This record gives sequence, structure tokens and C-alpha cells, in this order.
Amino acid sequence: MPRTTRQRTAVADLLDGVPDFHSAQDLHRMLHDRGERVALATVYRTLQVLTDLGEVDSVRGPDGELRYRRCEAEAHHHHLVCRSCGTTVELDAAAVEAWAGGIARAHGFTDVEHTVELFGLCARCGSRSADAR
Amino acid sequence: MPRTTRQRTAVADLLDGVPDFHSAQDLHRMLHDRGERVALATVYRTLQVLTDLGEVDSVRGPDGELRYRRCEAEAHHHHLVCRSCGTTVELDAAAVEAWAGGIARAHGFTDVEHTVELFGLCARCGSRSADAR
DNA sequence: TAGTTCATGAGAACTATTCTCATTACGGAG
DNA sequence: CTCCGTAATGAGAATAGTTCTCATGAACTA
Repeated sequence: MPRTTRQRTAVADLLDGVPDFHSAQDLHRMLHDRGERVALATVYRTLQVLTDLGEVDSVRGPDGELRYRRCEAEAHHHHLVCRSCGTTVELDAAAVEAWAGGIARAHGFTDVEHTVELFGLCARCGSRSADAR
Repeated sequence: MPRTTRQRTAVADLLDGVPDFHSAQDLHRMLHDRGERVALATVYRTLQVLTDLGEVDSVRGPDGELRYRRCEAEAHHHHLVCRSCGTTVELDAAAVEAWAGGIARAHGFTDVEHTVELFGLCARCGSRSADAR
């Protein structure tokens, strides 16, 4: 029985407005910049709740930090994230799903979940950093 | 110019003796139990060095903790890890590699790296937990 | 409107990992 | 075989992200 609070709403609204993945800390900063007063711990709690409800999507970046985003596709899916600017492409990876399931079954594993995330430099960031070098 | 020290050797030997993935903390504990006196920081440093040398393999578990293991396959590969007992199967995922590369290219991404890990319950642990319920 | 209970805020607490820096000890040169 | 320069170590402090505690505040419900 989740309760509708000002903070909960603020976080949800924020997520509706920003594309791509952001860390809890980032989101907290954004809320603060918007003038919303929400404690960091509350942001974490809310993100957890939303994730449990399946309304938010989370991935762990290469540095181990969790990043969240309003989930757009309904089904299970994966991401291609720009390491530099955070731009995200949602992938429908039926091929990978099938592969993962098959492999797991072949090895006698059950109750399988998988992590598949791609990180790279998007076209824009890629050309920019090429200049820098 | 890496230097061969008692600690380095101890960690390498330990890794040779244990299959499956273990956290740095676990490895440190094991060393301690073996009577080897190696500082935790040194374990971390050594694992980093070995990882850079490609002699050790690391994956980030669902909890975000890094787990290490002596790398068996030479090339880049992925894992199927039992959530319960840690048993690991090394996967040669040429199919996934190709898929990842293709997807990334299709979206204009470069310098792509990917994370693909499967977690589940191995045959043994699966049947055991079925009893428990 | 009153009361119950879930949610919040603030900061402490935790966990994993990295860093600092004084001290130790490889390993090549002589 | 010893001497030395320098990389490696130990111990604990420092970081970063995240979770927990607990007193206080605000949503629903009757």
C-alpha cells in the first residue's frame, strides 16, 4: 500500500521529464535545482520502490554505480549507453534472450537472470574525443 | 616492471587453487586462513595488476561487488554463475559478440564494450532450494 | 476530524574499494 | 655477494555509493 507523497511525486515527475539513465545522486541534484526539497535517502527509497513496481529501470554502470530511468519498453530489454553523455538506446534483444535461456538450460541452470549492457561512445561523443586527441 | 613478491605469489597461488569467482574480501580471508599475512589493500592491488595482465577475470555480481577468478579461456568471454554456490561456467559467446558489435555499429557507437553475465541456480542448488520451499 | 501507520529527513553507519605515506624488500649493477 | 634505487607493502585514513535508525510529519481511513 504505497502512499502518494509530495516527494514520491516529485521523483516520478522528474523521471518523466529526463531521458537516459542517471544516478540517484544526479537525480537528487536535479530535484534540488528544481527547488524540490527531497532528502537523498528518500530518493533512494523511492527509486527502489519504483524499480520494484517495474516503473523504473536500473543498470549498473562499469563503475558499479546504479543508474535509473523511467522504463519505456514494457518487456524485459537491454541498453546501449554512451559512456560520455549518457544517451541511451533501448534494445529489444530477442536474440540474446533466446541465447541466454538456451545456454542456461543446456547447463542445467534454472531461475536464470542475465545482465547484458553495452557501453560505448555515441557518434557525437566519438567524433568529439577524436578531435581532443 | 612488476616485481615478484611473497604477497603477489600468495595471491596467484591461491587463485590457482580455487575455482569459481570470489570477492577480494573472500580471497583475503582465505589467505588469512592459510596463514598468509597479506594486507587487504595488497590483495586489491594485486588483483588489479593481474586483471590488467589478463591473467585474472572479473565480474560484477548483482550486488555490485567485484568477483575475481583465474582466467581460463584466453579470449574475451562471459560467464554463467550459480547465485547460490558460485559454480561458474565459462561461455564462449561468439554469437553475442557479433550481435553486440553489430547493434553498436548500427547505432553509430564506437569503442564499445559490453557486459554479459548470466546468473542462476545450478542443477544442484536448484533442486535443493526446491525442497526448502 | 482523529488516529494509525507509512514516509520523510538528517545524519550515522556500512560496504567495497582506493589512497597516503612511511617502511620494507626485490633484483639489477658492481 | 652486497649495495641501492625503486616498486611493493601495511595500516589506517579517506571516498563513494547506498542503507539504516529513529524521532517527527503527513496520508489515508473510519
